[in-house]
Amino acid sequence: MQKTIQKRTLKTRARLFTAAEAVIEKNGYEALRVDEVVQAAGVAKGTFFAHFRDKDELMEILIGQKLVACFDQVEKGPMPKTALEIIDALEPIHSFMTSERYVFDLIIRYSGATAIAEIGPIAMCFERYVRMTAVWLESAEVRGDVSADLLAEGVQAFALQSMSLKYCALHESQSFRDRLEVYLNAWLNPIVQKT
Amino acid sequence: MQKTIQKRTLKTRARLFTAAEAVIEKNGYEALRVDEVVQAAGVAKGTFFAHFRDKDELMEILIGQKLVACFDQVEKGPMPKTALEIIDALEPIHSFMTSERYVFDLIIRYSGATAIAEIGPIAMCFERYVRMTAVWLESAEVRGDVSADLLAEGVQAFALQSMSLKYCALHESQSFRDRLEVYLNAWLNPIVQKT
DNA sequence: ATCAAAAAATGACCGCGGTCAATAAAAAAT
DNA sequence: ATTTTTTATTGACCGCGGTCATTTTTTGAT
Repeated sequence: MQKTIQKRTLKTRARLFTAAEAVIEKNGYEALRVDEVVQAAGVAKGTFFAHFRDKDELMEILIGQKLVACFDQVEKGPMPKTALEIIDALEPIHSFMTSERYVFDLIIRYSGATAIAEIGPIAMCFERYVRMTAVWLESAEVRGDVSADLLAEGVQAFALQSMSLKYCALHESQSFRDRLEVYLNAWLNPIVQKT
Repeated sequence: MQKTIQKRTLKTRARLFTAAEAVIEKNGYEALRVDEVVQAAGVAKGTFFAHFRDKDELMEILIGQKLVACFDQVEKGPMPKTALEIIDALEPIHSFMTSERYVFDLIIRYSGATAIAEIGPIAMCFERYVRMTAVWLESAEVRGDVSADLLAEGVQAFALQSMSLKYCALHESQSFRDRLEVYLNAWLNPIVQKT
């Protein structure tokens, strides 16, 4: 069973990516139309779907790339030690995730791997989010009664909750940052009187 | 500015609902097609969109109805006192929310009110989730350093996180219930040594 | 009862994502 | 160099959600 990939294929694929990025640059993610991309790339519509399962797959790749860049940037910075520092450290990631409603929805939808075989780029970022945060929490000034991994998953849960509420008119009085700060203080530094 | 609603309107609307429910009963939510509904209801396609902004609006209403029924059932039961009892009490709600991938995605997408003016049925359920849980937590055996409202929002965040992971192949080893139990124990009953 | 105005229903039509049998181009076999 | 086989590309076509000018029905005024 051979499967030689022609170099023509790579060229076509590259042109599709370039075209898609240009289209997004102009009008954002939501407004992207497959027809516009293939026209800009100078290929037929069918070719698009020979390279990507569906429009979402292209989107997942492109958004995943940007997300990875955000993570790289965040990991270059210094290790945060407190809840507030963690929030600030994660800011570039959260900022991109909520840059467009369409982007946020797509990220949520693809945050889980459908099959173990194929973990998509966004699902990988969600894994990375927890791993990275867990490392921070390992040596941060936080509660020690539960594992850093568990704490990290909680941080993710609260960050997602805060981002969701950002799109909710009922809660727009409080800013994303303030809300997440309240959550994380309560999650990472509970003050409990022993009974 | 008058706007008399004819009783014909209500009849048509009712027929659309009945037809939609029948269609869903047969093949589930995801497979519903507007064409199938209007045919079953014996009306033209345009009529559908005179009654509902789009297909999602109908779905939101139907799924919202079911959700409300779940809440009513849950509120009939006894007040849970512990993390575990809370998980069990909420089970009917979580169960319906994850009954179909399509249903879960739609619920997430409409969990926030787009505009304050029109709070959709699902957004109302999300409010109700927190209100109800907060009342429970008011008199439950849980930490007292933060408000019951905040604790309730956390419960919601962790429940959503657990549900999301249910659809993630990378985390399917742990069951929804076990995962949520770990989260809620850490959230509601932290054990911290005073420094 | 008659007629004008408001409300509701209609269905041909459009946009856009996605398919697939036919065709072209490249690689391998001769 | 020629044929065969594999791989890529094409574009007409389809499904389905959603629109809108036109028609039908209802209502309220005379």
